[in-house]
Amino acid sequence: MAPSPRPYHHGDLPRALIAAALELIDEVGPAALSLREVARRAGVSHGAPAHHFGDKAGLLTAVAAQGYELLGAALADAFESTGEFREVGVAYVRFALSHRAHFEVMFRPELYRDDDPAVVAARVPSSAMLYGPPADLSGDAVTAVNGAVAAWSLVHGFATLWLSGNLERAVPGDPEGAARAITGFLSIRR
Amino acid sequence: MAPSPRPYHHGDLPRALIAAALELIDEVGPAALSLREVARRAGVSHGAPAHHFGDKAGLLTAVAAQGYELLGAALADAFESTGEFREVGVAYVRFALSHRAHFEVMFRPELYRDDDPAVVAARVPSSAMLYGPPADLSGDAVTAVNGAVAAWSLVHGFATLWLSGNLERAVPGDPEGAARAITGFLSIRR
DNA sequence: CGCGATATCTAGTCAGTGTCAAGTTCGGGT
DNA sequence: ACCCGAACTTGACACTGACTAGATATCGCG
Repeated sequence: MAPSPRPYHHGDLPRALIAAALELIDEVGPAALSLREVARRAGVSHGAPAHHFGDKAGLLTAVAAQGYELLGAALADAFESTGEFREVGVAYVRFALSHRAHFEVMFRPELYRDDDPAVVAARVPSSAMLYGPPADLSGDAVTAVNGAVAAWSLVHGFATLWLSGNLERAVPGDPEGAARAITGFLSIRR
Repeated sequence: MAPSPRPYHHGDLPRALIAAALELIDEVGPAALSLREVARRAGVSHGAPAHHFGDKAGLLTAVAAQGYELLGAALADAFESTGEFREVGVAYVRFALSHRAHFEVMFRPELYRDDDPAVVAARVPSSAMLYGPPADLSGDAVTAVNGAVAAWSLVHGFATLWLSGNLERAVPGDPEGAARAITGFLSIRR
């Protein structure tokens, strides 16, 4: 699994390019990402990224797919280790804040190809974690899906508001604790 | 009110530029907005926008400020005409969907100058509508602010998830009704 | 061991963009 | 009537994403 020091021609470039892209997105946001700057940081020529990803949207598509995989794993881990749906929501917020670059790309579908097979497949596990548990808590199907959407909306809104700097005044201190407190206002069961 | 065919030198350009920008953002998103295309649509030279707004961030700053004004008015109107905090949340979603361009700019602070005096001032009324009513419903201050953050997160998350195309499968039909249903899962009072 | 095929990457080019500096045109106040 | 300044134009520069042709290194295969 450990890649050799220089597995190929110059190294395994796709991974290096994604890493550089994530770093750059953390600095300037996903919209201002520059393929040429990514190439520069990876130490390759400006045309190299196009070979692996086709175009800018292709690179961001890879980032989004990776993000969905990581999110699905994080949510599943939270549910399995605590057994509480509430902690899935907290894990969602934790993921958004700790993987900001992934998260911001994932929810800007105009920046990548959200119908790419890799993305569609990577989305499945996280979807299951968001919609599955409420179905066990609630009786009828419509309440379950509405409850799931409410819970998703709550944590997604909290995460995006935090990332856009809108909550720092109202919620000082650590965001994870605040997120856990916020989820207390939801009444899914019933 | 109706402006003459060519009221001034060329018309009242700032307004025309903002209108063209909103139209373009609706088509390609706020990140892919091009100042030159905006100028083209307004029928002026490519350098004209810079004269009025300084740079691209300046134009988006004006859009954001206008957006906060409209949002504040919409929320206040909803509260005054119904007396229910819940309808403020529904109005928030309605604003996001009907003023998509404004909304998307407002919550991407990296695209404009969010510390601009005009923006800061325009934010006041909407902030009051988001934080005010819960303070009347709840006893202590910390519960009030947490409840406000929860309510804001819920409707903000719903709106952004809808705009990014993540709810069309789970919530078919009209989003406003769905938003009203979603707010039913919140228990602010108590 | 060698050689061709192919993936990988480089380098050059083109249209389009944001921003800046310098011009040009027009309006209103004195 | 004049002229100062605001509104806009024009041209330039560096940068970007995308495309192309070409160079180079790695691997398959004898």
